[in-house]
Amino acid sequence: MPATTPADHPRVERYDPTEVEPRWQQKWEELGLYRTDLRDESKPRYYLLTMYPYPSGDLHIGHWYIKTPTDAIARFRRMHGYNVFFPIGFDAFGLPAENAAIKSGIHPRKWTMRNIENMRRQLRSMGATFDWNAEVVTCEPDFYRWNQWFFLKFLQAGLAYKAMAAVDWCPKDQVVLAREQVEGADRVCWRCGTPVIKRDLEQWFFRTTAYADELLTYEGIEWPEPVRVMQTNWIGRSEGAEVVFRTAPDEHQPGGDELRVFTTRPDTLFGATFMVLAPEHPLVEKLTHPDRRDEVERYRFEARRKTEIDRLSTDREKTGVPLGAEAYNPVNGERIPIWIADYVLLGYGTGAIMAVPAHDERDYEFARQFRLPIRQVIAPRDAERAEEVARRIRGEGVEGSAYVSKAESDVMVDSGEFTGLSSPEGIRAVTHALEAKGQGRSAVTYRLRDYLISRQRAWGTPIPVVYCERDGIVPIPEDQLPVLLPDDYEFRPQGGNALEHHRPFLDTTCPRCGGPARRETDTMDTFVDSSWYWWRYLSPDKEDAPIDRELEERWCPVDQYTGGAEHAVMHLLYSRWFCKALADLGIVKEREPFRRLFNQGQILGADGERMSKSRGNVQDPDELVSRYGADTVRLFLMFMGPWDQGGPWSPTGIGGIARFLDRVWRVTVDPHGREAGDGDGFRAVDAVGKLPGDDDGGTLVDGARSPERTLLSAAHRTLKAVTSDYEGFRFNTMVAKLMELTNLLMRARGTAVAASDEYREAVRLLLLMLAPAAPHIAEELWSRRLAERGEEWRSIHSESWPAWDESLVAAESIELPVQVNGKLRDRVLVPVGLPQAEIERIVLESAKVRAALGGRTPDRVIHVGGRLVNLVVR
RNA sequence: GCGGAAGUGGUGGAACGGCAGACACGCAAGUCUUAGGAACUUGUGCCCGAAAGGGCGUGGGGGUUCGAGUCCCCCCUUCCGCACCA
Repeated sequence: MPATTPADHPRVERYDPTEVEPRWQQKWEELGLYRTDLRDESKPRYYLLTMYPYPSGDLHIGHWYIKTPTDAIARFRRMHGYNVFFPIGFDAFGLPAENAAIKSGIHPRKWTMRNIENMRRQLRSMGATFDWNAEVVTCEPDFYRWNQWFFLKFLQAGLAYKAMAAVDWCPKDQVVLAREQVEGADRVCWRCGTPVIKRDLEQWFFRTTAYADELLTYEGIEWPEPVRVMQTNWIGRSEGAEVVFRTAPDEHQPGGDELRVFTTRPDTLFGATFMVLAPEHPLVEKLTHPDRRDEVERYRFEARRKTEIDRLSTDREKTGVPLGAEAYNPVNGERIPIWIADYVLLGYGTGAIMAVPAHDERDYEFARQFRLPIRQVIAPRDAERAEEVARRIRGEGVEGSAYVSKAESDVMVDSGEFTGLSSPEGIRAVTHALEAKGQGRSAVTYRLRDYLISRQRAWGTPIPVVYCERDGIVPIPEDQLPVLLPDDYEFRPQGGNALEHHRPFLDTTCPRCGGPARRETDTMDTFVDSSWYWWRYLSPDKEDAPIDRELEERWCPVDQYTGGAEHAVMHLLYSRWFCKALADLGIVKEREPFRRLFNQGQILGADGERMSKSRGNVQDPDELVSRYGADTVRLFLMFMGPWDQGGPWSPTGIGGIARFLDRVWRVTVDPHGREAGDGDGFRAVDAVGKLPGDDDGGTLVDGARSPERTLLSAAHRTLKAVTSDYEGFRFNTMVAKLMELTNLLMRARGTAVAASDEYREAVRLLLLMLAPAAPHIAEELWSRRLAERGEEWRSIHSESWPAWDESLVAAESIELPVQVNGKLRDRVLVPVGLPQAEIERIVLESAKVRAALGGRTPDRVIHVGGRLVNLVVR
C-alpha cells in the first residue's frame, strides 16, 4: 500500500480516517515497529507502563483516556532516541468471570479469553505502540505459578502466615476483603458496594507491616504528593509509649495481670482516671466481676452484632460497661476502674487504653456520659489562657471539651515530680521513668494492617499448601508447582467456592508424609498478580524464574507509570511492599518499582457518576472511532482538559477536533487552496504568534521579517512550546498550540507564501509535532510528502524529534503593553531589544497614555523584561 | 473532625507575579449554493454608549506589591481520601 500522491488524483482527496487508519496500523504491525529489543544497549532505555486492564469484555472511553496519551509519551520518547518499552497485558483473574460462570455455566477461562480477544482488537484500534510480544495474561499457569512461588518464598521468610482474625466479609461476593478494599464511612466492598460484615476466620496474610517504615520514605521516587500523603496516612505511624498497668486484686481474682496500653501522650498519665478495653479484649473474661457478668456479656454480644457502620459512627453516643475490676496507675499507684467500650478497637495498638478525659476528646465524652472523674494535668503556661482552658474542661461556659494540645507552651500540672515540665519534655521524661521501672517503653504503632490475601473463590491463584491430618499445614514443594486450577469445575447457582466441591482438586496427598491431605481451596487476591506483573513483561516466557534478573537490573525501576489514583493504598502500596520484599530475598535489585508516577483523572459518565454497565452510562469508543477515526478521538481526549483532571464525558466539541485534522490535511496536501473562499491574502503574525486582531485591518509583519520568515518563526516557537508541553504531559495546551499553527498555515494557504520553503518547513514541523498524538494522519501525510519529493519512505515515527532555532523563536518586534499605575492603557509596536530610553520616548508619545497621565510626569517607569511597561504617577 | 485537590465567560478550559479569558465548543450575522461531521469570513466576559471610549470583572473579605487569577491571612463552596487509630 504505497502512499498515494495528490498527483494520482484528479481532485484533492478528502481526509478519510476510516481508510487511512487501518492501513497504517497493519503496516506498523508488519514492520514490527514497536517490538522492543530489551538487550539493545545502544540507546537509553525508557520503560513506560500503563496499568493493565481487567478484561471485562469491552473497552470504554475511560481506557482510551488512560492509554492514548501514554502512547503519545511512548512515541515522543522514541523520537528522542530512547529504546522505549511499552507493554500491555491483562489482569485476568477475578470475580466478574466467576460470577458469569455461576450465572451461565460458562467456564471463567473461556469467558475471560473471549473478552481478551475482543479487547485486543479494541486496543489495537487505538493505534497504540504496545509491544504485544511482551503480553502477560495473569490467569495463565505460566504466570500464576510464580504467585505460588513467591508465596512459598514469603512463607519461608516469615513474610506470609496464617492467622485467625476478625475479618471483613462481603456477603454479596462471598469473599473476605483486605482492609484497603473496604471503602468509605459506610464500610462497603470496593468492588460491589455492599456493606461488609465482620467474621472470625483463619486467613492468609502477607506481612506488609514489616516494611511500614521503609514504605514511608519514598526514596528516589517522584510521585504525586496526593498519593504519597494517602499512603502516609494509611500507614499511620504514630509515636508514643506502651504503658503497663497491673490489675488490682479483689474478692474474686488475685490481680496482677498486665494491661498494656498504647498512648501518644505519656505526659498525661497522671490524668488517667479509668481504663477502657475493647469488648473483644482477651482479659475481659477473667477480669469481669461476677456481679457484672450479665451486663458485660450482653454488651459484648451487642458489639459483635452491630454492623461496622453503627459501631464506627462518630456522632453516636458513647456506650460501655464497667467490668467491676480496677488497675493501678504505674506512676502514682492510684486505683482506677476498668471499663469496656466499643470505641476502643481490638485491632489497633494493644486493644486497651488509659483514659485521660481532660486531654482526649473521646475519653472526655465517655467520662461525661458516665460521670467519671475528669482531672486536668496539662495547662497552657499563660495564666489567662490556663484559666480559660480549665473552665472549658470543667464544662463551665459555652461548651465543655478536652484540651489536647501538646505544644512547648503547655506544661504538666498536678503530676508529682513531673509538674512544671513542658508537654514535649514530659513525654520524654515519663517514658524514661516508666522504662527504668520496667513499666513501659517508648513504642511506635501503625494503622497499617497486614495484607489479607485469601479469597474464598475458585477463579484465582490456588494457595499452594495442603492440610495433612498428621503434619498440619504443609507447603507444596517448589518443584511441584504450579498447583493448577481444574478445567472442569462446576459452579453452583447459589455461589460458594467451586473448588470446595471439586474432589480431584480437593483430595491429595501430603508432600511430606504421603498420607491423605486436603488442598487449600482459598485463592489469592488479584492484587497479588498486579504486585509484580511489570517484571514479567520483561521475560513473559521465562521458565526457570519469575523475573529475569539481568533485565530487571537494566530496565527497572519503571521510568514512568501512569494510572488512576484510586489505587493509591491498594495496588500501589502492595507493589511497593512486594518490591522491597523481593529485594530482600535477592530476587530483584531495586527497592522501588516505579520511579515516576502520574495519576491521570477519571472519565465519568455524562451523569457525573462512575461509568458502569449497571448505570448504563458507558461510552463505547468503537462507535466514536468508526465515526471520527482514532486520531480524532485521541486528540479530543487530550484536548478536553488537563490530563490529571478527568471529568464527565461529553462528546461536545469533538467536531472541532475533526475540523482541525481536516485543516491539517488541507494545508499539507493542498497548500494552494483550490476551494473557493480559502485564504484571503497573507496576514502576518504578531510577536507572540497570534493573529492580529481584525481591528488593525492591515497586514503586519514581525519587524523586518518577511511573511515567510514570520511563519517559520511561529513554527519554531510552537515547536519549543509543544516540546515542553509533551514533557510535562500538558496535552491540552499542546493540541491548542498545534491548532494555532495550523490556523496560521490556513491563512497562508492559497497565497504566494504557500509556495515558499518556509511554508513547507512549517508543515514538516507540524506533522512531526502531531505524530505522537495523532499517529495515523501524521504518518499518512508524511508518506505523501516524501512521495511528492521523490524520497524513500520512512515512518514518521522513526524520525527524530526536530530541534528549534532560538534565533527564530525570538520575535523581532513586540506589541508592548503600556500600563499607567498598573492599568492597561495602550499597546505600542516596538522592535525587540529597543533601549529603555527609546521605549519610554515612544510610549510617552501615545495619546492614550498621555490622556491617562493627565499632564503628570511619571515618577517611576517599570520595564518588565521588554515585555511590558508600567508608568507610575503619584 | 483530620488530610488533600480545586473554585476563571453560556460550556470545556488558557494564562514564568506583568495585556485575564489562549485554543475549542456553543451561539449570532454574513459569503458560497453545498454531496453528507459542509467550508470559509466576522462577532461573542458583564455594564453604559450609535460609535469612539469608559467602567467593572477570576467564590467572598482583608493584606503584600509599581502591578495579584497567581503570593500571605481569614471565611464560604465543591470534589476526593481517612474517619472514635488512643
